[in-house]
Amino acid sequence: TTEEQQNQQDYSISSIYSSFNEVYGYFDKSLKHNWAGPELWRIQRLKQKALQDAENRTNSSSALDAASTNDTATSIVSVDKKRRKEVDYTIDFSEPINEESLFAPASANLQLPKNHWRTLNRNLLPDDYHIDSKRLLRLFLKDNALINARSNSSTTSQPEADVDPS
Amino acid sequence: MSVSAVVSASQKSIASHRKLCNRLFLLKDENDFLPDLLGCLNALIRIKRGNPNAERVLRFIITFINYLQQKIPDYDLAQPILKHLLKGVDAKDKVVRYRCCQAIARVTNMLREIDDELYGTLRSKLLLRVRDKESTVRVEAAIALSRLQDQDETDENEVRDTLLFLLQSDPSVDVRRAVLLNVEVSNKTLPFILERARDVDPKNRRIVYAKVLPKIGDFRYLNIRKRIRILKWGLKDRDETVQLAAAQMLSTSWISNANNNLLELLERLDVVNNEEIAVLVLENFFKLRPEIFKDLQFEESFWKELTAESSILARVFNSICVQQNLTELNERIPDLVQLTFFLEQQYVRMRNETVYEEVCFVIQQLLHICNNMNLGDEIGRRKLLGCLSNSLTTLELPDQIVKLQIELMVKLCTSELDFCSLMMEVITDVYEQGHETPQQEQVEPNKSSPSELDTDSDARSSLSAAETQSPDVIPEVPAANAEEKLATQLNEKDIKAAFSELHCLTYIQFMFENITSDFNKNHFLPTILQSIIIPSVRSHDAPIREKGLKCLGLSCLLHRELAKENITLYLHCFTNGDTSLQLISIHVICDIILMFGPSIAEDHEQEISDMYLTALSDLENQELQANAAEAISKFLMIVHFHDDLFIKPLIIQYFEPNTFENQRLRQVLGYFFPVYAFGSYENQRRIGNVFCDTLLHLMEIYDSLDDDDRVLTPLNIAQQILDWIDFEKLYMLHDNLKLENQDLHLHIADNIIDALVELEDDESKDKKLLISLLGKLKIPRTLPSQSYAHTISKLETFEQHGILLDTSSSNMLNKFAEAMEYNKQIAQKNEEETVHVVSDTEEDTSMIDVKREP
DNA sequence: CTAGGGAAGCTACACATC
DNA sequence: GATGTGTAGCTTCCCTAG
Repeated sequence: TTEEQQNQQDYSISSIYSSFNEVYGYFDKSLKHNWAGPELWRIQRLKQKALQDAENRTNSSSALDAASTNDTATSIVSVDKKRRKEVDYTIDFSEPINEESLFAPASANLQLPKNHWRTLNRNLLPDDYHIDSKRLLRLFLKDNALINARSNSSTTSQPEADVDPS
Repeated sequence: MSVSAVVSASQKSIASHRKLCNRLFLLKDENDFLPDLLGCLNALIRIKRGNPNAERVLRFIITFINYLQQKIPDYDLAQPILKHLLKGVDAKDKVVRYRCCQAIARVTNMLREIDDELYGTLRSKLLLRVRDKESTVRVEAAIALSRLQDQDETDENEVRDTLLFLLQSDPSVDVRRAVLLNVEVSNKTLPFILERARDVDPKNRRIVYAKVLPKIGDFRYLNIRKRIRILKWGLKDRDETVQLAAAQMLSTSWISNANNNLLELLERLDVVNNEEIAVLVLENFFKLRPEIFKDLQFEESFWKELTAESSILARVFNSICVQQNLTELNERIPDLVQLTFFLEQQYVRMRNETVYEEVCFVIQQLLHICNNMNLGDEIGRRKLLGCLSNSLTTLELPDQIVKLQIELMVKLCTSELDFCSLMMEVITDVYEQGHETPQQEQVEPNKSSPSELDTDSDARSSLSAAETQSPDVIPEVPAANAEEKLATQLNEKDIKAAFSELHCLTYIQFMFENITSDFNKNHFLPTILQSIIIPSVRSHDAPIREKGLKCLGLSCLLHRELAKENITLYLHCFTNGDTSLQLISIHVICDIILMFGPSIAEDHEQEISDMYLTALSDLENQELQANAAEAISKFLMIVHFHDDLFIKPLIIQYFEPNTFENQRLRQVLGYFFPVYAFGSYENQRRIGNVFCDTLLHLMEIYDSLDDDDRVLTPLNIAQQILDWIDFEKLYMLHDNLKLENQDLHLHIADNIIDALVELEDDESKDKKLLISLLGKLKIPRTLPSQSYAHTISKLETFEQHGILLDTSSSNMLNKFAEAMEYNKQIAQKNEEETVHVVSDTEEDTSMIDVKREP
């Protein structure tokens, strides 16, 4: 049986990666606020900033370019902002206002239509089962044993699951 | 200065308001004073939301009304203004409605008296306005309506009930928040308020802890169940700010209502029945009040008079010390020898039945502490080990304690073999206690005491025993209330034996959970298997059989051959057993495959996958379904057992409205899918392969639904799945792998076009949806030109089919075709250039946006 | 000095209007 | 049913309060 175990392919996701904990730590973190099932799922858009950073890192040769364009960009933006900030909020109280039109009754229905009042579970979250990587990497029968997803370089003849020392 | 000039001046700053109040006061007796002021209001109520000047003017007017009331109590300005504003609450312009409601809310606050007629109009108009189609209007109307609350706690109170309705049902978080902050707290409203601690919006949840609950004052107005629930929700919330708010409420308001005494606070939380929450409470409390943590002292007398509260306090103190490496503070906890002594005292105390539950709780806390202690001291270790094994032999302990004790014993023993030998002794003793009979010869052969067995028997022999457990010898499943049957049918002696067997099996279960030895190298294991586990699997008593099957499963995890042999047994249990047996089968087979890899299942692949698929789609049995989903998730994540078979049904169950109530299933899968998909590009492709097929299936389900169940639209579902197979979201440790799966969405486009051809003319909704998806796909510009060409040729053959489309759909289709054509040309150009230039990094990661391309 | 709240800008979607 | 309008929800940026 030892030989068979040795020959067992390592199917674990982590075989692609060097660090197992890092991967699942990442998923635990990134899925922390998206746990309540498909109805309440929000698709997370990749942040434009992160994408740009990544691009800058890959194009290290054009780092200088990027820096200078960034500088000019920010200054332009700030000037723009200042200009736009001068929005005039002044209210004119001198002119009389025609009450007819001001209080003109609505032609259409002003009430929110009935089907909009239908809620999903009274706008409450479901019970939280706190699913995380530990939960899915655990054996059903041995809740203190994490499935030991080793990299395929391992030469030990131990089974895939191992009692977690913690 | 005219009225309008004064009001106009008030918009610039709040600082001037006092002076302007005086100015306006001087004008109060002029003929046109009121009309002028109302004219100003008219100007004000046209100003849209978010204008800071408007906020200042309104504030000024309120200040002035207040000022006037102080100076001349008889001068009633509030009511005329109110009357005027009421003209605008039904206006066509939503800004007018919004401002009027806002102003009404503020003015109503100032009202000293109001004539009945005006009140009636106000009330009925607001009751309508809180159902306005604009959420901004509803917010202000709700605030205004909350000013009309009275102390009336009768069953029928329209104002209160309307507010509570909004609190639960308004689709806008802001409206719910406004009500939450303004509804009067009373016996009638409290349950509705507490419920908001689980509002979908984290801010609303936080407000419950930070703003509303402190209003109640003493937490003892809540019964214990409510206290626990609110703490559990708050302290376990996914949002840190909510957790913090709950912890702050606990460590400021609640503790002061318990005389600033932690133990008193714990007494009010029924810790014996709420251990998990009590631990959380203490951990969070100490996080915010570290000074109290540092000052904790445990005198000699403390340990001699342990209570539920004091023991859990010590346990959490200890665990925090260990977690944070506070070795010095941890010295306040006695050493192992002393702890053993205190533990023994508790075992003695246990005989007093009136305190049994509390003592059990105290023992658990002591065991937790021992488990955290440095076990280096040889004398202490031996003493504790003796104490633990002795109590296991002589006492009937609850399962949680047994579990903790056995876990501790593993750590205390120098080797796993020592541990097994010790457990063997304990189990033998317990077994014999249950099978003592005046005439020993009456003991059935297969129930012989383990001590009499040949302890040298190896795994082979137990295996042969297991082999005899072919499905046909498994007794048929008895009626559900097996325990009752058991009690009536068996005589007292048998009952005693049965209970001791259960007792032993419990020990074996926890023992096996904690060992990893190779079955053949630890001679205790085959002995236990053959003498206790296997007979119990054959038992006619359901509880014994179940426990036996669990223990057999645990044995399988230690022995590959044994596992392989017994897969059929568990398959049989699934087909013929009740839910609890089915669950055991789901668990055991899953663990076996995870442990030894899919190859172990090669003789029964079909039956095993059938079993999991049957369980997964069993809408009548939520627990089974959830466990199957969890097991399959583990298969796909860890060992890739039949991914292509399971992935589609798994997606369908995830989105299927009928599993909405099965939150465990949904949350397991909600975690699983992103991890699976983003975990590797091969997984993403697997999902991609079934995308269209699955989506069409889900669209069919959607069409068959009642309106009430149509929460998730096909578009929404499609977007979620497409998100899983977004190559940019692949988790990559190395950036150079970022190039994987860039063409995945293009393949999806191909599949979508293929699917379009298959659709009938009467499925125009579906066609429309699929085409709209084409525009949402993430297709890079940098793919080889043949890829685009392939898609284009598919589009062309589709057009040849001459399928009827509405204009918007065909527009979208054209746009998509143009974009692909454009991409193809660019790619071709680049490919020609690449012959000369080696690389062009500039456009490597740029995406096309179908809408913007020419 | 940092985090949290608020405003601005953007996008996707729903609704209304013709 | 095509079209424009409006709103919700998101990100990003900025300010301010602790």
